[in-house]
Amino acid sequence: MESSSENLVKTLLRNPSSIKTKSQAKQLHAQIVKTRGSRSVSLATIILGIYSDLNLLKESLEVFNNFRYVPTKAWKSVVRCYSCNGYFRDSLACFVEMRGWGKLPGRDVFPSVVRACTHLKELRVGESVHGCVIRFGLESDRYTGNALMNMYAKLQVLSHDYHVFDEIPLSDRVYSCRSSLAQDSEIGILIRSEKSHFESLGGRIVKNATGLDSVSKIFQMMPDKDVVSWNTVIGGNVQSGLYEEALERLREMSNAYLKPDCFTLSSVLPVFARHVDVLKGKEIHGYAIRHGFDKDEFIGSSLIDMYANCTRVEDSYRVFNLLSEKDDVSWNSVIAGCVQNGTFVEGLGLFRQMLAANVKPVEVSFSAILPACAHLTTLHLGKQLHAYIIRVGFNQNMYIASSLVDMYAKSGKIMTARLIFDRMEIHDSVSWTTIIMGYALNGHAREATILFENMQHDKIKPNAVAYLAILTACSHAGLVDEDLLGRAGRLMEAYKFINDMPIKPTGIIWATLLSACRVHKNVELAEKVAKEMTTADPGNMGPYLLLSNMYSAAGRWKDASKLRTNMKKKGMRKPPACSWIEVRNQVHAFVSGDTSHPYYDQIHVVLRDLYERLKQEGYVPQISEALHDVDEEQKSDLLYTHSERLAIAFGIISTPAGTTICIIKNLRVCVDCHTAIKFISKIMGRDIIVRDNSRFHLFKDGSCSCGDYW
DNA sequence: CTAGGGTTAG
Repeated sequence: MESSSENLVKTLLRNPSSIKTKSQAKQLHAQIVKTRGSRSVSLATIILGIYSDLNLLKESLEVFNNFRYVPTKAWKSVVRCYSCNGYFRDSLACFVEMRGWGKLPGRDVFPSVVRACTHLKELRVGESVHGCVIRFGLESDRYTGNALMNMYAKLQVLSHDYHVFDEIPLSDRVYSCRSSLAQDSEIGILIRSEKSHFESLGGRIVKNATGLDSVSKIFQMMPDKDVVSWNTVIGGNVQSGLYEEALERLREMSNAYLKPDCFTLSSVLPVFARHVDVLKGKEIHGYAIRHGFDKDEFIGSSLIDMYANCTRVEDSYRVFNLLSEKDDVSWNSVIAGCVQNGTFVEGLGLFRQMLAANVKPVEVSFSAILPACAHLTTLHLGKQLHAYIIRVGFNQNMYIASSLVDMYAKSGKIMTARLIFDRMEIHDSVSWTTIIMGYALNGHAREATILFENMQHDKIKPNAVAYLAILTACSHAGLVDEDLLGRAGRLMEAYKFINDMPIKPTGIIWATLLSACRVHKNVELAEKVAKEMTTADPGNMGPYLLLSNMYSAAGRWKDASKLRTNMKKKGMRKPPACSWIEVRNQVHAFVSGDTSHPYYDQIHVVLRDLYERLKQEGYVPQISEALHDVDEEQKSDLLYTHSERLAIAFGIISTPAGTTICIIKNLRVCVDCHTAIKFISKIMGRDIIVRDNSRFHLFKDGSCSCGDYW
């Protein structure tokens, strides 16, 4: 008995890779300790190697800590094991200590060390390790080369600011870097000792590096590139936004008779998502199916994202449903896809399903779903999410904080939005723009202007969206002078401002000025701006609709109808007006003229009753803006059935007296409804919030927060 | 040694 188990031990020790499980490894270890004690360094080294190959960190360290004299192979095992378990800092520290003992590193340890540098974003240390690789003549080792390419692809993209230091000599840059690791004295020594080799042999990679130079240099010098090498280069190109280069590498890869695998496909799919090229994306999808890759979670989420980006939400949904294993990324992809395509309710439903499926939401989950709450103004839900975000400590995440600022601003809680903004540790272009737009939507032009200045003091150059935000603020403001001439003057100022902007004005920016022209009834400028807008953004019917409304308002029926005919010729159709209201967590939607709601009869009674009381209060229907040149009776009928009135009437009968009624409308609220709602707020003693597609209106006691500018 | 998902926009 004794001898047969002895034979087995001997066989296993000769062939350690035959051990596949933790319990096998522990059994062998126990057997050795039992029969030969724990004194043998070579046996302990073998055992450590086995533990390390199985990624068993605790067991590896137990063996490692019992050495009085640590052999090279044991050092390497521990460095690898730390790295594989995500303890990158320990892995590097161990590597440095090993070098300090004069142990020689090899191809079996460099990939782990380089990987550790990559994860720690320690480019400087990584470069020193690269120097070490060159010193030991291992630059042609495939695994090491792949790891190095990956490191440069990831870290050099992150550090575009490096060229800022170009005029400083390389040596100073290495010593003065802010890296906490480089300040660690032992790793500092490593850097100093390896730097000279790096410079004399490897060349001045940092200094001359632009983008992926170092990566292609290593790639070209690699004698035997494998699929991983190609995948790394392709992935690096995609992450740097060099899409054409990535596709070119993909072609070269096939020419080299290497078949794209799961990694290749999930790396290139984002290219077609960005290009909105669903045909190419489908080709990849087909290839994935033919090679049995379509069950892969990575490819799945890339496909979901690609289809969603190409506005094919049903297709991304289908891919999602066919996935047998759905991880958090698959869920986040499909949720984000819904939200980005405006199907907010579906997005919320999927978010709930994700929680029900016991998939833990991560940061991305929240930044994906919060815009849905913002657009639907479901503040009660948004607040729940916010509470969770605070509990798990996600509130300093840039994406999440900006989404929260936007959600509160869009829900009319501009003070809360500001509080969150002020508590952010750093601000980027998006968070600045979000808070400026928040003030703009809430009608606080002055604060928006101040923040626009502050943003620039914060060294953030305004982009098109920021300009749009500040123009929105100005166009929504009651800041304009009261006399008509003054108004016209300010509009011309805005026109000049847009033309003088350092960036090319986008369609949306022109649209903002156009809506200001409408507020101030400046038809001449509106015609000019509408023309600019149709060139900047053809296919957008916004300018046609606005201009046509302005013609109608000015009684220029012929011009209005000519424009309408033109639109029809171009195949443009106005989306139906729709308003909705949330009552007891349920959304009730009303389309203009809609009679299908189960409570329509009561709604109609309320509307008729309201109409009478409004008239007594002095309300006169303002029909000048009605779109068509129809007779007066028809016009007032149209106004009577506008979707926002249906929603408000429903709000009145389904919520307790005195509570705020909150309505959302997909189009701009019309002048007559605006007047009527002012009266309704007074008569009914209700605050009424209407968020139209342009801004917020808080109706209170007969007046509106927008000061009648919108 | 290599891969996927997120914030602002009439």
